[in-house]
Amino acid sequence: MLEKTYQPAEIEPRINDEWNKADAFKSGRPERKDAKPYSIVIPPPNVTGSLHMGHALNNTLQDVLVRFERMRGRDVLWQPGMDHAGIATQMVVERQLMERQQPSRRELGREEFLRRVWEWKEESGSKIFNQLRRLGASCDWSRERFTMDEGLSRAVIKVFVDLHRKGLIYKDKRLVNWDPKFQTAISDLEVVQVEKKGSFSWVDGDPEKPFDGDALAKVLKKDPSGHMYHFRYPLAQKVPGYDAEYIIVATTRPETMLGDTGVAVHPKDERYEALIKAGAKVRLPLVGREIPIVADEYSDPEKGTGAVKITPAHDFNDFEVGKRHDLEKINVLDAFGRLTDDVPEAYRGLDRFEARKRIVADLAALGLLAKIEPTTHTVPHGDRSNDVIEPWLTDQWYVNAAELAKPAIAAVENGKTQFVPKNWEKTYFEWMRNIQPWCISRQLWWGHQIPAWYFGNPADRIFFVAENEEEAKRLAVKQFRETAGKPGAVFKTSADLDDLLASPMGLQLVRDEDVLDTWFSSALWPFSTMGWPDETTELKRYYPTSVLVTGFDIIFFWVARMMMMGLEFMDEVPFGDVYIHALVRDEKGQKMSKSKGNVIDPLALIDKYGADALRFTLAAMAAQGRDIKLAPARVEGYRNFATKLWNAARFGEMNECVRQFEFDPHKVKHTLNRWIVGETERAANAVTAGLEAYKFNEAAGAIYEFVWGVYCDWYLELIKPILAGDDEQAKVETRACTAWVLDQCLKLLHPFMPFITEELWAHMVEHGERRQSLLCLSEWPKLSGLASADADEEIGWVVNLVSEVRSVRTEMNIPAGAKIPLVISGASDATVARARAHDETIRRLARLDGISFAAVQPKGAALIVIGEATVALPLEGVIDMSAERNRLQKEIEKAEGDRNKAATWLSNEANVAKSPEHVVELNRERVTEASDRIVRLTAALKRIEA
RNA sequence: GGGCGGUUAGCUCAGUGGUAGAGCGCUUCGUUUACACCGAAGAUGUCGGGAGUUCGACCCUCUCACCGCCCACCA
Repeated sequence: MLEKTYQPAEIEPRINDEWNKADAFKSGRPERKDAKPYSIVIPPPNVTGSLHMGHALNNTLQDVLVRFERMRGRDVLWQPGMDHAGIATQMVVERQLMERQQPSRRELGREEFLRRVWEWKEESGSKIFNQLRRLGASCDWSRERFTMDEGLSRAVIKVFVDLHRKGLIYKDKRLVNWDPKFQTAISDLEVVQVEKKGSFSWVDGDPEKPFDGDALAKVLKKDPSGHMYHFRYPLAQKVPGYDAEYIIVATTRPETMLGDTGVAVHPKDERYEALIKAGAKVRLPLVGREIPIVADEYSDPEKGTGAVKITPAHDFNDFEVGKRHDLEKINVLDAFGRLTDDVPEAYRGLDRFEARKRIVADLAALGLLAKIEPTTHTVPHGDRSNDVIEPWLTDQWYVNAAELAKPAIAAVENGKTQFVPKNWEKTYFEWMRNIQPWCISRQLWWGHQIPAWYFGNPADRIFFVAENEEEAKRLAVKQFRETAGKPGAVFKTSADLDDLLASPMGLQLVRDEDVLDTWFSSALWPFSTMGWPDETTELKRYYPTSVLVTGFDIIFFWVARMMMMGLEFMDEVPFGDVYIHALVRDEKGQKMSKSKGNVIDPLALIDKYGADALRFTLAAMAAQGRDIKLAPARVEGYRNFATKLWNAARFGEMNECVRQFEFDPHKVKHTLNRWIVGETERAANAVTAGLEAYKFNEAAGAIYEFVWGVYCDWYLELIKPILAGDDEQAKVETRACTAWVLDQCLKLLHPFMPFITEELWAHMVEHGERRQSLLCLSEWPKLSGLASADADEEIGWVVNLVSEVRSVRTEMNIPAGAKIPLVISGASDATVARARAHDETIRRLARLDGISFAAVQPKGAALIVIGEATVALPLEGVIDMSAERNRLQKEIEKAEGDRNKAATWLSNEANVAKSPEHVVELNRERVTEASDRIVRLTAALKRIEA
C-alpha cells in the first residue's frame, strides 16, 4: 500500500540504492550490445566544487536526455568525472594549511605539498558526486574519471608532445597576463575587465586649486585607479620648429613610466613633425634615461596630445610598437607586482600601487604633473584571484590555436557539429576566427607538469620535449652528438659529450616546473575519459559523443577547445550536438553570487521539496535562449504536482486498477477508455517530440498538462461511476485502462521525475507476466493508432456540458451542495444518446439529481446553449431571474461580438480572395455557430421575459 | 566600438503569420469515498513606442527607447 502522503525525502535515498544495487546506469549492458550507443560526457565539476544551481540545471538536462534515450533502448554512457581545477584547488589547500597554522606551500616543498593536495582530494573531493546522485544523475558511476588520473595524464602528456612535434605548441617570450597574487600567467579568457571610475581632478596652474599632495595621496590611497595622469616629459634638447620644451603624455598607470623606452606620435601629426625630423629624444623624468620619440601609426592624434608613452614590457600595444622600433624592454615589476632593481633606488621594492602614488607625487613636485582627470576605464582582473593583472614579460608555452581552429570552424560550418540553439554558432565563429595564441603554462604546482626537460644554465637553456625523462635524454644526446663541433653547439666534440655521459653525474636534465592550464586537460575530456591514447572499445563505441550539454559561459573555455583537440587527435568531432543552456539567475534576474547573498542552494530545495520537484522545475523553465529566473514558488508548485501523481496512483490502487500484461489499448471498447488512450498517445508524442528537439520545457509542459489536466481532472473523475457501478465488463476494462495510462504517465515522466516514478512503478503490481524490475530500464511509450474522433467528440461534449453547468451554478450562486435537475431540449438523437450513456457521470460531476428530455424548455430556468441543444436548469424560485436575464444578455453580447468580428472579416473581399481556404472556412463556421447561438440564446431570453 | 538576447496578466515565464497562454498570487464557493501540497468557478493584458510588409502581425522587416549579457578597446 502506498503511504497516504508523498514524502520525497523518504523515497529518494531508497530508490538511489536500488539503482546502484542493480547497476542500472552501467554502459555496455550485455542485453544492449547490439543497441545504438548514446553518449554524453559530463562537464566535469571542479574537485573543489559543491553543487550549485548551474550544476543542477546542467545535470538535470543531461539526465533527462540520458534517461529518455536509455528507455528508448540505446546503450547509454553518461561519463562522469571531475576536474582537478589547478588554481582553485591549490588555493583551497593553501588556505587550509594557513588555517591550521601548518607550514606554507613553499615551506613544504613541491612534493610534500602535492601529497597534501591528493590527501585533500581523497577526503573531500567527491562531495559533488554524492550531491549529483541526490539529484538523480544516472551517470555510469563505475567509470568515474579525474583529469589527474594516471590514464588522463598520459593523454595530456602525449597531446603536448605531439603538438610540440607538429610545431603547434611552442615556447615564447612575450607579454602575458600575469597574476601577481598567485604569481602565475593566466590566459586571456581568465581575465575579467572591471570598470573603475575616478573622481579626483586637478589641472596645473589652476589658481583655485593649487596642487595638494596630501589630498592626492588620500584619493590614491582609496583606489589608485580611475584617473588619467598627464605628465610632461622634457625634451633632451631644444628642437627648432617645436616651441615647447616638453611633450605631454598620459597614463592611467603612472608606475609603468619607469619602464618607458619611447614616446610615439603619429607620423602625420604636424605638431610633432619637427621632433621626428630631428630624431629628438626626451629625458625620462625620475629616471634620467634618454628615450626616442618615434613615429608610429599606433598613436592617435585625436587622443590627448597625440603623444603616447611607450612601455614595451608592460603593455600589449606598446610591446608591438616597441618591436617595430626596436625599443628596449625594461621590466620594472617582479612576480609579486613590486618594483625591480631596474628602477631608481627610491622606488625599488615598492608595491606597484604604492609606487604609483609616489611617482605622481614626485612628478608633481618637479612640476611635471600637468593634469589629473577622473576617467572611467576597465582594469583587468584575474577571475580567480580578483587581483589586478599585469602584462608581464616572461617565457611561457603557447598553443597555436589559430591553426587548430581551422577544422573546428569547418566542422560547425558544415554541420558535423550543431549548436542548439543555433545562434550560438555565431558566437563560436566570432571567437574562433579571431583566436589568439593560447597560453597554457601556469606557474603552479597542482596540475600536469609540462613534459619539457632543460639542459644548461638558465640563461641559454636548451629544452627537450618528450613523454619522459629517459626519452628527453635520448633526444638530448642525439642532438648534442649531431651538432657537436658546429658553430654555437653545446659540445665542441662528440668526445666531450661522451666524457659527460661517462661522468658520475651523467647528463643532467631539469624538468620544467610549470604545469598546464586546467582547460588543457579538459579539452581532451571526450576521448581521454574513454581511454585514449589506447584504442579502447569504449572509444570506438562511444566517440564521438551524441551531445554536449553546457552553459554558454564556457563555449570558449571548453567547447571550442574540445572541438580543436578532438578533431586534431581523433580526426572526428567530439560531439554531434552542443546544447547550450542558460544561466540560472535569481527571481530578479541577477546572477547568483555569494557576495550578493542571493544564492539559492539546490540541496536546500531538494531537502524541502524533493529532487524530482527541483528537476521538473529546471526542465520546465529551460526554454531555449533565455536565462532562467528561478522562483522557489515554482519548485513548490511542481512538488504539488508530484503529490498529485502520487494520489492518482493511490486512487488506482484503491480501485484495484492493476496493470494487465495482456492489455492492448487498441482494443478498449468503452468510449471513455477509447478517449483516454487517444489522449495518452497525443501526450506521449508531444513529450517525445519535445525531448528529441531539446525543447525540455515543451516536453515537461505536455506531460504536466496531461497528468493533471486530463488524466486527474477528467478521466479519473469520469470513471468513478463506472468503478462504483455494476457493469462488470466495463469495470474490468476501465481498471486495466486506468492502470495502463498511469503506467504511460510514469514512463513519460520518468526522465524528469525519476524517483517518484520509480517508486510508484515498484508499487504497481502487474497481472500476468512479471514486469521488468526497474522503470529506468523499461521501454519508452511508442504509441500509434489510438486516437478516435468519435470518442474525442463525445467526451468533449460531456466535458463541455459539465463545465457549462458548473459555471452557471457558480454564477447563479447555487449552493455547491444542492442537487438540481437538468432538462435537455432540442437535442439530436446523438446528443440524447450521449446524455443517456453518460447520465451518471454527468449527474455526479455537475451535481445534478436527474437528467430529463423535453420538447420545450421549462419556465423559470437558467439556460445553456450547447451545440444544437438547449440545456435548462429549472430553478424557478431558487435563482434570481433578473440575474439570469443579465447573464443571458451577456452571453448574447459575447456571441454577437464573435459573429461580428468574423462577419466583418468575411465582408472584406481581399480577405476572402487571398486567405487560404481553411481560414475562410473557419470564419464562416464562426459566423454560423455564433448566429445559431444568438438565436437560441435570444429564444431562451424571451422565454424568461414572457 | 562589434555582437547577442530581452521587453506578453500583479509576479516568474511559455507561445504561434489566422479572434492571447501556464504556474504562482488574487476573489468567491466547497467536509463530492485519490489528493486542502486539493476541487469548482472567476477577475486581470492598447503582447515596450513608431513605421512598414501582408488579405491578416504578439509573431516578419526597419526604427526608437529601455534592460541584460558577451567580445574588443581604453594615452
